[in-house]
Amino acid sequence: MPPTSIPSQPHPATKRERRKEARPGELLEAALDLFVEKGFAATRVDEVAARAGVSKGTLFLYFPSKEELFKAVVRENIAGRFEEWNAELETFVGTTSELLRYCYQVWWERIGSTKASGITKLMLSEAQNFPEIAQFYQHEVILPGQSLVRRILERGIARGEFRAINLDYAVYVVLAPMIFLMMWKHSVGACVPDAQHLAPEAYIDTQIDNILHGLCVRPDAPSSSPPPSA
Amino acid sequence: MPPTSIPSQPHPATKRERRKEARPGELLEAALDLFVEKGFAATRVDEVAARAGVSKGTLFLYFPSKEELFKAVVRENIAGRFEEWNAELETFVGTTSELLRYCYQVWWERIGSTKASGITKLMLSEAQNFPEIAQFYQHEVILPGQSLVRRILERGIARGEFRAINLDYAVYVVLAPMIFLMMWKHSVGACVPDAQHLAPEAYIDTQIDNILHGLCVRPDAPSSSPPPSA
Amino acid sequence: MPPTSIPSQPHPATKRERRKEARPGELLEAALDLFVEKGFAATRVDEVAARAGVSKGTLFLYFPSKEELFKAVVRENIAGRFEEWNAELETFVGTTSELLRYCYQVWWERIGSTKASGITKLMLSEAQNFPEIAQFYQHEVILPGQSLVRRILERGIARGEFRAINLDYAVYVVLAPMIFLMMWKHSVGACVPDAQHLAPEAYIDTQIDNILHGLCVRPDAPSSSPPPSA
Amino acid sequence: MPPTSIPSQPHPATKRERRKEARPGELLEAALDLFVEKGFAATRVDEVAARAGVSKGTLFLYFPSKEELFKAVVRENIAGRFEEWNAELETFVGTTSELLRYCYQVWWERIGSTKASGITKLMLSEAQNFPEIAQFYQHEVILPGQSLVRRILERGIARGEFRAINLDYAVYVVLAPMIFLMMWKHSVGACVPDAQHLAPEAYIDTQIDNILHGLCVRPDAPSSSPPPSA
DNA sequence: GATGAATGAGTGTTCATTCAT
DNA sequence: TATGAATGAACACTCATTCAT
Repeated sequence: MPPTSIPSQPHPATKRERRKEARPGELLEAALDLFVEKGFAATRVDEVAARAGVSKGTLFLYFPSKEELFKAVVRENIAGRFEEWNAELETFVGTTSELLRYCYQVWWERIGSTKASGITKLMLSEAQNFPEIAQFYQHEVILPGQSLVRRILERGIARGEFRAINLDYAVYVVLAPMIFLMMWKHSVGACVPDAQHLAPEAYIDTQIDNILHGLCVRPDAPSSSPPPSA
Repeated sequence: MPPTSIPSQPHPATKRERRKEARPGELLEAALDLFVEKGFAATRVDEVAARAGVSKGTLFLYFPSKEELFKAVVRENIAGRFEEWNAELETFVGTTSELLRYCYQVWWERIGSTKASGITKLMLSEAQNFPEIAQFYQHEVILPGQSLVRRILERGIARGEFRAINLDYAVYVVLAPMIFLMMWKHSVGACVPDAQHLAPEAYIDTQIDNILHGLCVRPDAPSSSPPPSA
Repeated sequence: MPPTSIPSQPHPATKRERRKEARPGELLEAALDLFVEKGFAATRVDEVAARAGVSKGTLFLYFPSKEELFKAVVRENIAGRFEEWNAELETFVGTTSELLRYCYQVWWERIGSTKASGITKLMLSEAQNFPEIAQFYQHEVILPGQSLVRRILERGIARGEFRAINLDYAVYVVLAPMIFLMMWKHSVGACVPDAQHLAPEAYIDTQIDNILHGLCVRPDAPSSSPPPSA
Repeated sequence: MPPTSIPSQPHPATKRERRKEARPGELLEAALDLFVEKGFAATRVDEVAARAGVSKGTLFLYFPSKEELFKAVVRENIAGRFEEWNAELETFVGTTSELLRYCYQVWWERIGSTKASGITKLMLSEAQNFPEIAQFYQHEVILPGQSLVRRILERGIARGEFRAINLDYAVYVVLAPMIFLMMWKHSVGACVPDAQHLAPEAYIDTQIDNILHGLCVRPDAPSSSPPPSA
């Protein structure tokens, strides 16, 4: 074991100190669960505190209000993964179809299947009541996400793989199915027991296949872009 | 009395009686607006009553509780148009691509662009807190909707127009973009001012084009369904 | 009985209506008692409501916050009696000494001995925590009061009854003993049981005598104003 | 060691020990400031601790509760200077008018103009909520103060300088203006910016002049004590 | 001794719901 | 039937006090 690889812990931290450092994280996690499950208004701060194993007073030691707790939850869980993804995108070798499939898969692994997906549900559900934070979300998540997708599509078009389409709307072709899936998972999908539960992997496969190839057997003529040939 | 000035009133009724009969409807309309705009919790019953032009007490004359009001709002606004639509579907003459396009357009006119679209937003946002009514929604809207879409796809496949795909998931290819649009309109789209506002018609056009034809220029081989020929 | 002397009560008021109209007054009275007795912070709104015979919620129907209740209490109880007093002052016939005695007596009857005196105690005790309302008090009570006293002193000087002294400070000669009395009554005087209770009438008599004549047997030479004659 | 640079420290003590010994005093000083400024309820113990440069926990090491801290503040700051003053009184040479003037001046220097004046404001404001300590104040300050004033007045009467008046009330003639001044300074005077600020020296001069000589030009007949002559 | 993280009882305020009129 | 005054349970938030370190 290399001697320096583990960051020396100057103060090994007493039990109390360790707890203190862990508190905000524990609270944010508890809050994420409950906000996603019940919405902002129906979540009681006592409940968040209890789930984090502390008293109500302690919660307010770390977050000055329920609203700030909410904001912190959103901020915490959308930490810019975009830089990393953009890098992956630049270095990807292969067809753009493969790249898009890869992105869907990676997204599902890192976001869609994790609690982070609940944030999107939360955001869309509560945006009206938190315009300030909706704007934050727009800048930190939506725009970077659209931008990333747009570059993928541009790559496909540039390489002659994809049709030349209006990218302002095409990004939603890629994003809408994922966003829908997150909403669905955390709403109807989570509370209607007899709903034949959507298997996410199959859902994603079907979506990506169709995004790439469409429903038509012989898709010779997308209505809005007439066939190039004579 | 001018002969045409008064819209024919089947039961002429006094103003008071007319109002009385109209009360629940006015309340439901006011409640729909407010629930969609602010969500269940953030909507005050006083506000609903005020917007309907009655007192708070009167509201409780017609609806025993805020929850029941909510349920009534959802029930009232998801009234099955499916019978009518199913009929249209049966009698449609033309390609299934055309049918699908037609459905999107009709849906946008009758649902997507109307207040009814708010109901879907409401439902997805609040489902967890109203499992009973989420189930109702599932039975009254989701399943009939899926069924309708499924029959369209079956028609397309049967006629050799569409690829043979797993219909359990393919229905979401058609539905997800519409549902996403409704969510979007009533959340981020309604409160982030500088968001380049999604033009719904262009959005829908792009989606339907891609549903039908996909992104790929030469979509000879959808990955999951190998080409049938030898 | 003259037919018109009693203002016709158009709506004789149901029991409920009568209560409604009486509510703010009952609440203000209860609040005055408790604020004077315990101070602003130590007074619980439930207690105010209970003493007024209503629930806590009802209190907030009439006053939007505890602070506004406090402000209303102060405003309510210092309603401008100054106009009336100023009028009395103008028409008074007699020496200014008599006028001053009369004022003290009237003040004691109408303010000093009533609950209104508690307001002054309240104001002086809480001024720091309510600068806004302290300013209001300054304008509505202190300045008019000083002005009234000043005119009395001017009258005395003009008629040759009083020494010519700096009125900016002389007003406090007249006011301080009354203000002190109100403070005393509502603090030490109200809670130290064995304090030989200050008899207000005797206190006032002593003060006014001394204000007029001073302690000295032969007050020939107030230090700051040398005797005028040779 | 330079002979004069270090203030003689009876027990030289280390810095820590000195601080330790000084703690309660620093806390009491901080508490005095804050209690006077904001009243008992509006003063936060954290703030007191912070101003004293210690943690909240440390405060509770020295004072078992906020109430006890309050009591200690009052007790500490009303330490009887009466013995010293009584001595001065006994040995004073001069007229009693001069003595009274001297007392006012000394009082202003030692009490009125210092933070100690805040204690009186505090006491009068909070007496009702602290009857126990109000009683203490009565015994330690009020009664000795009255007694001291009474002896001055007795001296004046005995020497034929002052009118023979009921001393039980006459003491207030002397005390009320000073007590008023302390209240005023720490309430309205401290928070109403545009109040023409009472200059204490002029105020005191005016009061003492009037206490001694009264307002009347020819004060031949104080109403309650008929002229001695025939 | 000193700290400051943790507590939880207590408070002001809200709002769905009731009911006398 | 309609009202709106009244309610009180419920909630977010505060802050004096405790106690492990």
